Amino acid sequence: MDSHRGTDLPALTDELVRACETTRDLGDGLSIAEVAEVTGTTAYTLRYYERVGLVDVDRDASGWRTYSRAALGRVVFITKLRLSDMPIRDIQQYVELVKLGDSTVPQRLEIMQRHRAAVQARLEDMQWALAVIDYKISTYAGNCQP
Amino acid sequence: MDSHRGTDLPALTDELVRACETTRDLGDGLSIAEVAEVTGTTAYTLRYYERVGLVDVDRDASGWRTYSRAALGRVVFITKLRLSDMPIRDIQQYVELVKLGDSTVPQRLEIMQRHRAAVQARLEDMQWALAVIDYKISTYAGNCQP
DNA sequence: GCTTGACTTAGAGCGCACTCTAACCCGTAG
DNA sequence: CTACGGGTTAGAGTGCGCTCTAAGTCAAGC
Repeated sequence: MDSHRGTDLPALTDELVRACETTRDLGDGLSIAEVAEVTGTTAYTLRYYERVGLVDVDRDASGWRTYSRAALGRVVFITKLRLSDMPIRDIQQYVELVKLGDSTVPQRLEIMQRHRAAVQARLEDMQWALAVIDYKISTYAGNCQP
Repeated sequence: MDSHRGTDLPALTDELVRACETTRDLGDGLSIAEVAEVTGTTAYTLRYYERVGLVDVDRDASGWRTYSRAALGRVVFITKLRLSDMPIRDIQQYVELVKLGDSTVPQRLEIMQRHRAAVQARLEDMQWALAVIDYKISTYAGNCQP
């Protein structure tokens, strides 16, 4: 995680691909601990995501989770959506649509566009807040009452 | 609220001042409903902020809250901090320092600078997430599996 | 053979920031 | 006079997203 700080934005494809191919060859899938490591989450959270239907994960012979390349990609994607505060509920909805096949592409697109707008609005709010904070930091160096 | 969307950033002083002088003359203070209206919060939330010590509010003869100019300014400030996800705990800490007088200016400054860094980091995360969302929207228009 | 440690499950608990309820009070309009 | 609309309080409840617990399973190392 966090390793991409300050990088240019459009290298995204690379990032996803790298995330999907990291950690050796992952021939027979990754363990939950490895996925937690790679994605910067915890095993608890990964189990939770699976429980609420955000990702399907296979089991090996003795019942342990093995994350396929696709599952890992999904988790990476989910973490990005969560990073932008997309509600679990909406991600669930999106994932359901994916399961229903290509005919749901328009709905998925709409969900993403709606979320994109929400993120943009949030970014603007935060920039405004940042201005207030900077104002507070500069003027009187935090000395004025409000 | 929201009325400032898309404005240039440095008009901030104006905004605070306007927020403090809006709604008639406010000679003898605003009611809780008026403050809720002006700040885009609810009366519930305002009472909560007072309860947890973020703002002191006077009462009139019959026990009703009357928000002074200073109290309103404080509320506006708090809402900006909350908008940037500053934890209530940290705001409490800041407010305590304000109560302790000018000698605490360095600590307050430090709190604000720490928060500023957090906001910046958050902004970067969100911009990254936005890139992922845009990637998803553009490539296959939401059609690819992950 | 036994211990260790990473996993499994179902389900409970937590922290945060509100958000609401219940019972009461007060001032004005009809 | 009484109903109403807006306040007041203490305290309980809600929604979200994890986060942890308890009890059990499995594979490898000593």
